[in-house]
Amino acid sequence: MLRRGRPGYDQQGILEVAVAAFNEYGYDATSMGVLADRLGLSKSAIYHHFTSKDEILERALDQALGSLEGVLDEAGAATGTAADRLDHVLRGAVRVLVEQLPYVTLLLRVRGNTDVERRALARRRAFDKRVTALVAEAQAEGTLRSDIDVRVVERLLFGMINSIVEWYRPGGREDADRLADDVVAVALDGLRVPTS
Amino acid sequence: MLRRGRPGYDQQGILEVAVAAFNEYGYDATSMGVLADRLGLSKSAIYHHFTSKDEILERALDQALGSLEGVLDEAGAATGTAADRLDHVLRGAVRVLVEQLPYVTLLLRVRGNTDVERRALARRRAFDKRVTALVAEAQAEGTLRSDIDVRVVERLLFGMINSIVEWYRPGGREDADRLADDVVAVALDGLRVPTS
DNA sequence: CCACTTACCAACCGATCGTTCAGTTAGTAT
DNA sequence: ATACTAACTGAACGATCGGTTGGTAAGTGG
Repeated sequence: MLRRGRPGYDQQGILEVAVAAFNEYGYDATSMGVLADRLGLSKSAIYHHFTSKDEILERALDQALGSLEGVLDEAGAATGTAADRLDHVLRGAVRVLVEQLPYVTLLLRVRGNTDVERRALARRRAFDKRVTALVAEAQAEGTLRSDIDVRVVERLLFGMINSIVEWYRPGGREDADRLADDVVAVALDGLRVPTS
Repeated sequence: MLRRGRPGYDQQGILEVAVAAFNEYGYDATSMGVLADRLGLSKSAIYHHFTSKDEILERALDQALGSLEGVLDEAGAATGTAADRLDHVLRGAVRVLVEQLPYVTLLLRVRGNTDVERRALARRRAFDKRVTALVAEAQAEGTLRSDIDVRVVERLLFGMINSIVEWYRPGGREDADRLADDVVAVALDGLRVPTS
């Protein structure tokens, strides 16, 4: 598939640079001017690819949310015991978070100022709700302790998982699989050494 | 202690309103104009109490960091086994987070754009380092499992704790003590029901 | 009453913001 | 060549940003 016309950036190319800049300075603090500098373009060139700064954010958030929702739609999230399915979702979330690190990082910093941000937050809440239902199933099944509210459990679980964006950097000593193992180990078995 | 001069806001009063606005819109997206509106003041009146927008942020971050560091300086963080001291620090962090919710929320969203933000991040890293040392002690003592890197353990623990600012609201069904119990329960014993 | 202290306002400043517009450049297809 | 497509530029726009200046309002203490 050969590209026609003058070579240069396409939407995805600009998106990657923009998301990196948004994560570095924050969305609001990233001006179209410095974004243009990092792209090696003029400000107005960006508007050939996107109609507004807001639209860049929208595309980025859509990519992150689509990947997360994809985990819940995988076969492993629909077969087996509730414990098995929850295990799959937790590991899948860690995997997506590592693979799409900049996009998910951006998603997790959205506060809900604009319509785009509010829509993204609503989609994220829907995702959390589906996970919470899975936690409830695992409690009913008897594999997860029932003395903690399901919503608190889900939030602590994803608090732990989401915090990975704050420090994980590709190429570090921990790869994604090892990280997922650690998260599941802490979440399910805890840190304490049994004192038989 | 009677206040002299014309009654009105003092620094702390403005700080509380400012921090709430910063958390609602984000620091950069909160203009001095809308901040003045929420205070019922003119923009310039704010500059009677603070020399710059940056200084408001600095005071707020200082309050959050001071409270967190205070936990590590309490007696309970220096006496007993490493496990006991870690338990005290985890519960203390949850307590501070709930008591100083807006201030800690603001701290956790700082990205390091300005000098003020970078200094706050450095202080936060120093705090985390002291907690990591405590985790290492507990591992050496044999009370915490040693198959996960101490830094990963510390980050997952505080990932879970810090995420509380995203959803905890005072007056909800969970009070601070119950929340601390839940966090420690998940962290130490895990969610799994033993399948003897 | 007057001095003092603290709190506040209206008007304005230069800089920067996101965005627009009319044209230009660099490639492919026939 | 010519037509077409896509990528890009430079200058300018109204709006808004954080911050300044000079003066005023509203209390307390003597």
